[in-house]
Amino acid sequence: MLSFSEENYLKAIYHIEQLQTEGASTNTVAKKMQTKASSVTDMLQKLADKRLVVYKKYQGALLSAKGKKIAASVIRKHRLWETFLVNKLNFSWDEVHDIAEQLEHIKSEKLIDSLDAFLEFPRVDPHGDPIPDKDGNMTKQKKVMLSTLKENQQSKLVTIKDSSDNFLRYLDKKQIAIGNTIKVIAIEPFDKSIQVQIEGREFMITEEVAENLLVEIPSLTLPKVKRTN
Amino acid sequence: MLSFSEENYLKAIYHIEQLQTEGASTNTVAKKMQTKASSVTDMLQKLADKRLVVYKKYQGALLSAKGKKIAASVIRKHRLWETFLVNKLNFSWDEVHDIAEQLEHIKSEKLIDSLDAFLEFPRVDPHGDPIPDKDGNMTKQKKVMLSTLKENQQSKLVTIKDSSDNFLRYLDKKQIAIGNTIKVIAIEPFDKSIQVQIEGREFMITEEVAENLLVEIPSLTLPKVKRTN
DNA sequence: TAAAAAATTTAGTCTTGTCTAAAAATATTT
DNA sequence: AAATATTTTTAGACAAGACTAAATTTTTTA
Repeated sequence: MLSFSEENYLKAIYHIEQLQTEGASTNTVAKKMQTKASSVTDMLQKLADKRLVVYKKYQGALLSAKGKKIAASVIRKHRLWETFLVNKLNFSWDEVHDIAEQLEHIKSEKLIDSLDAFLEFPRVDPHGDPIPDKDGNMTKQKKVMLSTLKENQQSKLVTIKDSSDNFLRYLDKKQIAIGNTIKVIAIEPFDKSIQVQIEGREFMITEEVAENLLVEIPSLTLPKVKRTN
Repeated sequence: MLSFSEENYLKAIYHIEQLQTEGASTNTVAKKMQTKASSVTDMLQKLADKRLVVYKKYQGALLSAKGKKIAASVIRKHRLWETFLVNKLNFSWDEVHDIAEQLEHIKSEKLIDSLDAFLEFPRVDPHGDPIPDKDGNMTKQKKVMLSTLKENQQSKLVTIKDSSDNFLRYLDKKQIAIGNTIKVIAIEPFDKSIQVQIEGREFMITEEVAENLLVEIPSLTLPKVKRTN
């Protein structure tokens, strides 16, 4: 039986591996866990003893198959609980993270599978992130930052990168939601701000916002546009 | 913010106070918490420092108003989660205790109040125990052991004392449920076993079982019975 | 009411997970 | 490649919460 802390480290390493394919360095983990490098070293050693990560001094850690499975199950629980809070208890998506951080450590397979069924087997959570199945598999969606799209390309918003309360509230205010179709109308070369059309409404977003909106990879062919010259 | 352990101690003391009106002795708490007396002493000292209990060396502890409120809120959470598990996720009543022991420590007032509303403000949990309201008040039902009833008396099963899996499964097997009307048909003087009629079915239960079934205090007057001599 | 028994507390130790400061290894720069 | 900077590890300490063994207080018994 793992402690909350061990589970949190595994989850952090999992997320880091997703971002960069390589192993997670001590410092990267420390930043993610908001702790000190020396504490991370201790924990990596312990997780290595338990065969949950492969750890080599001065070279960071990689999840073992066992570690990956546990990390995925923690993420599964986190995302199912978030879905519960939003869909059943009417929480808004910026309120659920901290509570799910606690709920993800509740130990009961039966509980989480019952919850899954109760929610009718959702495949993504309220933020658009995929929910791993019982075996830890999840449909790893291909996605790109909205800021990489060219003018006239459009795609569907699948996830957000930053999930701070501030950003989530910004999205609510602008009525931007997971699943919305977003079209890039024009890109201002000076500051890279983007004129977008979202569900019919047209307005401007900054480059920073565009870098935190992840959309489906759009079809490679641009829609043909009549040239006027 | 209290630790899980501190919350568990407060809850244990609360339950002990309910049973015996006096303060909780070190040993009683140790037994309830399945720990050693010396550990209890340490914790009582700590809780006293935080003004959650009134503690005098060698004389046990009593909950302060603040301590009582926290204990009641933990019990509220426990019982609401049990209700959720049984009513929404279709757990049986013997499966919910251990999971609720974990869930009761989740910190979020909004969560628990939303859950309360989602469950439509239940007043008792699946074991028949009253659920404290937001302010920690609960309708303290008056109840007695079934074994204290006389022949021909009848009453309604409101709670059980022992809530071990074994006992709960026994009750399921015998189809005894909270709310059932139970009538004492006859008491065997030799072993104090009791012939009962429960929801129309008549059978025998041991004294031990009768001591763990708590029923409403029956009306004081016995139903009149025709004398045959 | 003195002696024995039981309950409680104290003292010292252990584990988990954290920290700071210093040492060691790796990476970067000149 | 040597010097410097950065990263990582080690060593030692601390707090929480538990434990054992010994000491102390309270309660019971004779």
